[in-house]
Amino acid sequence: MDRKVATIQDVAKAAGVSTATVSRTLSKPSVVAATTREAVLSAVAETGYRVNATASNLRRQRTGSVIVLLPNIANPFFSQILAGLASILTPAQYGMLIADTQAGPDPDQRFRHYLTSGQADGIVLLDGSLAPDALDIPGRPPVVMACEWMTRDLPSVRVENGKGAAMAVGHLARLGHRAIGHVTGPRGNLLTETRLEGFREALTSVGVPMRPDWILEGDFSMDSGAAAARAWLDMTDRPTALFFSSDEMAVGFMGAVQREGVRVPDDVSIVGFDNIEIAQHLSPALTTIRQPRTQIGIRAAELLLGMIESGTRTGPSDLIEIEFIRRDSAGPPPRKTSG
Amino acid sequence: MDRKVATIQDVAKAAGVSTATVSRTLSKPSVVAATTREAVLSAVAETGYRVNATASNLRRQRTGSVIVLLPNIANPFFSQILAGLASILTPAQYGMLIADTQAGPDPDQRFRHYLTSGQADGIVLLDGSLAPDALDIPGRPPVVMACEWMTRDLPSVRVENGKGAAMAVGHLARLGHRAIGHVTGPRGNLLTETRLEGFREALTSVGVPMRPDWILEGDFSMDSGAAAARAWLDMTDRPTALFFSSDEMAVGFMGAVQREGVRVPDDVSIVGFDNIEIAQHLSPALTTIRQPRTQIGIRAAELLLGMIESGTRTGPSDLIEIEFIRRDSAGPPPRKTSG
DNA sequence: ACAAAGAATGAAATCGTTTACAACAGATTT
DNA sequence: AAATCTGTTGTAAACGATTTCATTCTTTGT
Repeated sequence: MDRKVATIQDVAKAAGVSTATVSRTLSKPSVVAATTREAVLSAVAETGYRVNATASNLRRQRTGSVIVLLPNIANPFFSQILAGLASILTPAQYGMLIADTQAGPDPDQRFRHYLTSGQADGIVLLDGSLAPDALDIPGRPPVVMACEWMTRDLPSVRVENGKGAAMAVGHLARLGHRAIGHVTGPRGNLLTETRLEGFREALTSVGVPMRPDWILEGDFSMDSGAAAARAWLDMTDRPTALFFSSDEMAVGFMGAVQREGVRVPDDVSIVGFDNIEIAQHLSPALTTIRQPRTQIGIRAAELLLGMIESGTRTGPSDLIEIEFIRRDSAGPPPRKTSG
Repeated sequence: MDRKVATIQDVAKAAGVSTATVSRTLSKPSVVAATTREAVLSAVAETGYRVNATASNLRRQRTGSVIVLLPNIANPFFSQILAGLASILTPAQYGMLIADTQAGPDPDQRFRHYLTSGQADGIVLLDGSLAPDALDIPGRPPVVMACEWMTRDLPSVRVENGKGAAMAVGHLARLGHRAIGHVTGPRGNLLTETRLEGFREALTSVGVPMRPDWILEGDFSMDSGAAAARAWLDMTDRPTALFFSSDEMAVGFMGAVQREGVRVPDDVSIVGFDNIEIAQHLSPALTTIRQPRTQIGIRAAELLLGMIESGTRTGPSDLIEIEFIRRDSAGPPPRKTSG
C-alpha cells in the first residue's frame, strides 16, 4: 500500500539518482543526460510523484499565488474581471486567491493584513476605497489596481470614465434631450467622481445647464436604481433622459418605472455604463458604454506578473478603450415634457 | 535598514529566547510563562514579525487553502456561492483559490490535476460534469460538491430540484394553464435531468400530457433563453406557459419576446429557477424558485472544513430548502390560444 | 601526451517553521 | 531526604524541495 504520497526522495531512489538530478530533470531537463532523464521520468510516472508546491515555494522564496482583493465577491461586475485574471494567472502557474475587503469590520486593516502576510507574490486591488498610506509597508508585494484607483501613483488598469460620460451625454443631446439627469455611484468613489465630472463637462460643452436636483446618488446596485426611479417618479419637473453610472442601476430604474407604466424610451431615455451581459437582453435593449472587463483583468494580470518577475514595486499603468453601444433605451425626448 | 523581513530567529534573538518559545507563544500562549510571553510579544511588535505561512504550512503538512472549482468564473450565478464560502473560509484562516474547469481543453484532466497537485487541503466542486472516476486517487483531499452533483456518493450540498419544478408546474396549473412547456439546461447535466424529471412528474400529477415539442434545450445562459424565444415564436401551436431551468434563460426569453411585442404574463407566463438578483427588478418581476446561494456556500464550506479537520474523505450531505417566489411573470392563460 | 575546458552528477546547505524529546528547576509527596 | 511530579524552556530533527559547489568523467586543443 502506498498510502503516503511520493516525495522527491522516493523518485531519486527508484531512478537510482540523487534528488538534485530529479529536481533538475523536472525544471531544467536540458542539463541532464538523455538516458538519466528517461530513467527519472519513468520513476516519476511509476511513483506518481507530484512536486510538493509548499516545499518548492519555501525554497524558492515565493508563494505561487496572487491575491485578488475586491469589495464584494457577490457583485457580478467583478466576475468577468476575475475570468480575465484567471486566463493569465493560471497558465503562468499562479494560484488566484480571492478575498473580500468589505466582509469584516475594518477593510483597511484587512488590506494591510494581506499586504504584510506574505501569502502572495502580488496583489490585484479592485477596491479603490482603501487607504493609500497602507502601501508604505517595507517589503510589500507589488500591487496593481484595476477599474478603481487611488490618488497615489499605483500601477493601474483603467478606463476613460470621463470620456464615457461624455459619450452618453453627447448621444442624448444629439437625440434632442435638454433635460438630462445623472444617477451616480456612491459619493467619494473615484469612479463616481470622474464620471460625474465628465457628465458635468459634457453638459456645458453641449450648452445645457446642469440641474443639481437631477443628480441622484446611488451605489451602483439595482436597488439604488429602483430607489432613483421612485425619486424620479416623485419629481414634478422630470428630466427626459438619465445617464447612469452603472448598468445595474439603469436596470433597476428601468424595471421600476416600467412597472409604473412608464415607457422606455418614449417617456424617458436611459443610458447605462459597463455593458453587463443582461443589457442586450432587456426590453428595450440598454444603450450603454462598454467596458471590456475581461480585457481589464487580462492587462492587470500581465502588469502584475511583469512586476513580480522583474522584482519591482512600481510599473506602468494602462488605459483600456471603451466603446459606445447604441441600443434602444434612448430615443428622442417626448413632445411634451411634464411639469 | 531592515530590508529583509524578520524571521522567527530574529524575534528569538531580540527576546532572548529560543525559536521554540517564540513559536509556542504565538500558537499556544498558555504554555509559556507570562513574563516570557510579554518579552516575545514585544519583540514581535518591534521586529514587525509575521509568520511565514509557507514554512509553517510545510512543517504542518497542510496548505491552508481550499480550491473552488467552477465551470465558468464569469457566471454570476456562482458569485454568491463564493461569498458564502468566503464567509466561512476566511475566518477559519483558509485561503480561497479559484479555478476555472472549462477554461482549458480538458476539464477532467484539470480536475485530476488539482486533485493530485496537493495545493489545497480541500476542494469545493461546483461543476457536476466532471468524471467521477477521477476521485479514485489515493491520498486525494476531501471534496464537497455544491449545487450540481454526480452519481457517486460524494458529500454534497444540494437543493430539491424536482420539488422546485413541481412548485413551478403546480403554480402554472393552478392559474389555469394546460399548455406548459419547459426550457432545460444542457442535456446530461444532473440539474437539467432532475428538474426535467420533476417537471414531467408534476405534469402527470396535475393530469396534463407532456408535449415533447414543448421541451426546448438550453444551456442556462441568457442567450439560450433568447434562442428559445425564437423557437417559441416560430411555433404554430404554442404553450401558454413556460418553466425555465434557470432565471438567466427566463430573462433572455422574456426580453426577446417582449421586443417582439409579446406581453408577459398576458400572452405567455414565465417561471424561472434560482431567484437571481435581477429577477425582482424586471418588468414584470419574475416568478421563480429561490435557491439560497449564500447558504449553499456556507454549508459547503462547513462540510468541507469538518472533513479537513477530521481527516475523512467522506462526510454527510446536506439539503437546502428552496422557496417558491410568486411575482408577476406568471398569470392566467390568455382566453384564446393561438394555433 | 598533457593541460584545459566541458558535461553530468552528487553531497550538503538552505528556506522558516513546528514539535518531539530532553533538561532543569522548584514544588509536592512518601 | 529521596522520589515524583509539574511547569517552563531549549536542542535539534523534521517538513520536501532547490541550488551552490565540488567531483568525476569525457572531450578537445596544442
